[in-house]
Amino acid sequence: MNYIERAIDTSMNHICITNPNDPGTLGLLRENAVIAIIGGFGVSTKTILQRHLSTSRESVNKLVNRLKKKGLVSVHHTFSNTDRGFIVLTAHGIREAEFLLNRELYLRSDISRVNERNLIHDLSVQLVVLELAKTQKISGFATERDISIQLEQRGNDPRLIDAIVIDAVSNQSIAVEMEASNSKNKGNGDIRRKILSKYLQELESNNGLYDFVYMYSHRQRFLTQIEKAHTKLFASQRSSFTPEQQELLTNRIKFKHNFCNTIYELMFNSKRQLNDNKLELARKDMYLLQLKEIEKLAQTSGDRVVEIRRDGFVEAGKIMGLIE
DNA sequence: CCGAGCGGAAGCTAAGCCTT
DNA sequence: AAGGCTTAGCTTCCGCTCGG
Repeated sequence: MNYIERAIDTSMNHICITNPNDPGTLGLLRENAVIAIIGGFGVSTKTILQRHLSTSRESVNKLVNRLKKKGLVSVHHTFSNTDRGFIVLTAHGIREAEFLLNRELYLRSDISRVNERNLIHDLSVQLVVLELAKTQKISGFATERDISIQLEQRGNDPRLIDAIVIDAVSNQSIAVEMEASNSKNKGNGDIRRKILSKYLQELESNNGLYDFVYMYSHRQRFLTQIEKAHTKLFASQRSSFTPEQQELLTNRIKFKHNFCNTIYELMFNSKRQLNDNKLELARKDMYLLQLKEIEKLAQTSGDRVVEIRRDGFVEAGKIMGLIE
């Protein structure tokens, strides 16, 4: 069993927790989940942990402080994310994580390896993977860290993708790609062509790293741009892809539009309030009340204009995270 | 006893506003 | 433009209840 397989095999350990009635047990499960998450990804933030554990900001603050007191994690200040800080494991925490995940992690407690320029990108990937894990869509995952460890620390290995997840139903491997900027869509599409060739190599291979590629972004238009770039590359007279290859790529690359807003809200929206203001809940109640009214109106009147207004209202609620 | 969850109080900081 | 003042928002602390 190679390192990636080992990672996939053990990745879900302690990540998804039940909700026991016993607060003591719950606290312990949460602590272990946090250590396992940071162990797997190398770094995390309160926003991510809060969302994953479905808890309040205060609870997550207490949780992190408790771990800090126990000497398992350390929190560092940064300007490059909405939490204005990130969490890593201490040497003690790394040992604990290796015990929980039952594999060697090759982590270091100093923060020189945390690249702040990539922080939001890496955290966005983490958000996606944990969301998939939490909703039971996947049975295991390997992070970019895990993959680069197996590929002998070659940070720029062309096979490097942001994460690999295993579909819980089909058992197939899926590459997760996070597009945090549209810089790769500029120019003549040469960068996109190289990326497509990279995917193709794995998709065509019998023992490739993955069978599918899921594209994520915080901006819907970035995904649309990539789709357009692909179409253009395929349509080009001197297209370097055969029709079969084009079909394979089109079928195997999926654009995950519906997660854009979540990533944006949690990772990029600096205006987002971090506290657990009850106003938020009151706002949600107000929203749901209005939604009920407008839905009733749309149903009774059958007016197309009211229907459009209702759809817009629903969409706005999704963006604000008030409804699913 | 422990820790979650809740509300309230207080400290701190960044941002905005006003005055000079 | 500089400096001071106010305010909003985030965090921490405290005390409380509740459940195993």
